[in-house]
Amino acid sequence: MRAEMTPREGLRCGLRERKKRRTHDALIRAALELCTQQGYDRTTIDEIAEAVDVSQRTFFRYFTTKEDVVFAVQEIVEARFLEALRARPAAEAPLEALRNAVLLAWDDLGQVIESIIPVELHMRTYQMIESTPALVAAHLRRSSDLEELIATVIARREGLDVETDPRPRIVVAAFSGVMRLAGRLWGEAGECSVESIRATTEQHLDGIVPAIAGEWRKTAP
Amino acid sequence: MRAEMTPREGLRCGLRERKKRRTHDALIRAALELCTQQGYDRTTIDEIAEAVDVSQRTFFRYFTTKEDVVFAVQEIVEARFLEALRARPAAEAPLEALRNAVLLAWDDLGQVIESIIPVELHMRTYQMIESTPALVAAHLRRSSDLEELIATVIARREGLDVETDPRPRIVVAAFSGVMRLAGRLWGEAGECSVESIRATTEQHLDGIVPAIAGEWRKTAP
DNA sequence: ACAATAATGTCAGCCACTGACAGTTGACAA
DNA sequence: TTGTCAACTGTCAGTGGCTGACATTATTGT
Repeated sequence: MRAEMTPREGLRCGLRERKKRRTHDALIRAALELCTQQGYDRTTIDEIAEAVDVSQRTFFRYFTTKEDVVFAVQEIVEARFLEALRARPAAEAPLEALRNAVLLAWDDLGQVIESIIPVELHMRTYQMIESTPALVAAHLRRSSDLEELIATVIARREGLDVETDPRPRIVVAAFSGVMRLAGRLWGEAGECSVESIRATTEQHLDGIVPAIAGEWRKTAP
Repeated sequence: MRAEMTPREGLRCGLRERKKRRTHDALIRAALELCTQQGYDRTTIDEIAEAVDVSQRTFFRYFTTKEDVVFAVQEIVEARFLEALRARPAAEAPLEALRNAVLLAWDDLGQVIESIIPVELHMRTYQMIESTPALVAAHLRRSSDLEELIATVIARREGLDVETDPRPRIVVAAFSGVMRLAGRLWGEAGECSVESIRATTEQHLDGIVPAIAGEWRKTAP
């Protein structure tokens, strides 16, 4: 069995593949439903496995850790964002390209998510992550890995080498930090819609340049 | 027993306090020594406890998790940095104050660390953290908590409210991301001295403004 | 229908971590 | 000095995440 199901490959092929994908998605749904309802720590793998009627061992053949299943959907979102970023015209400045890619990715994302779980469940998951220390840690580590990829893309756009020029990583670090901040504030606000997270994101991204420039007292917030 | 030993309080008082602090520090030393030598994952709590000749249960009365003991020294470093930041003159712009506080903190840090463990061991610990996924995650989460504190300090400097004005958090997010980047690159470089990490930090911090401004092709890196 | 192969279940076991209870040791007053 | 109280420690039993090994069942290509 190959656990890599990343590029939604399950479409073609035989019964075995379809069955595999079915339990895979069922595990995600069960896990998110249980965790968002009763809390991540108070949900055991045995419960999740039992809900899908497989053994605990089988769960661990699909997801290497308990955290993994929580981020399975995020993974798809991230892939979308990377695509959008690579498609940005070379004329845009790095930070500008990042900004536009995020906002575009948020737009037609609902479709993709809905094929696996209800969007509403995904939003609740996002909020659960931000309020669970263990998941915050995991989320940050994943973001950090993603940053590395983004930095490479940015470097290529500008014709630079990531290893020798620190600037691609620097913008990405700043960008990424702000993205996380926006996500966290959105989670705390309780407002659960896709529009609201888009708006919060946009607002914060547009605050980067003036905030860094440091002329805080000249202009109103 | 109170596990909070944060403000190095052990100086005064009786035998009991001294004994407590002795095993506390001994556990740190043993843990770091063992983990840096044979790897974090391949080191068990039982080994650490046995090296200090206490029970496993006692270990968990001093440190709530295995990760905690690894970051015990970092905690002191962070407290130092916060002090330095609060002492910065109000005339400095936010990012400028952050920059100067970090560089100052690095200077007279050796003294403080040495009272607990050899500085060289602390440096090796730093590198171990960056090369151990579980610890990277923990480190990121801790940094994220620290960011919140820093943002509050910055907001007070500028006479703003952290909850309504996103700008303090935005600079801090950018600053923090860059700090981590510098730390990671330093770890990968293999160079273990305090000077080299100070230099790397300085270089990257000074890169923030131009990188965000986006005029990459006008000036040489 | 029949191998070859892949997915699953079962079982035993490691390790981080916790609660409960009992034993030990330092602090402090009589 | 001694006895009492409180703090610290050890032991033990148990939970939950996670893994390796091996047997069992299910699909696939022939």
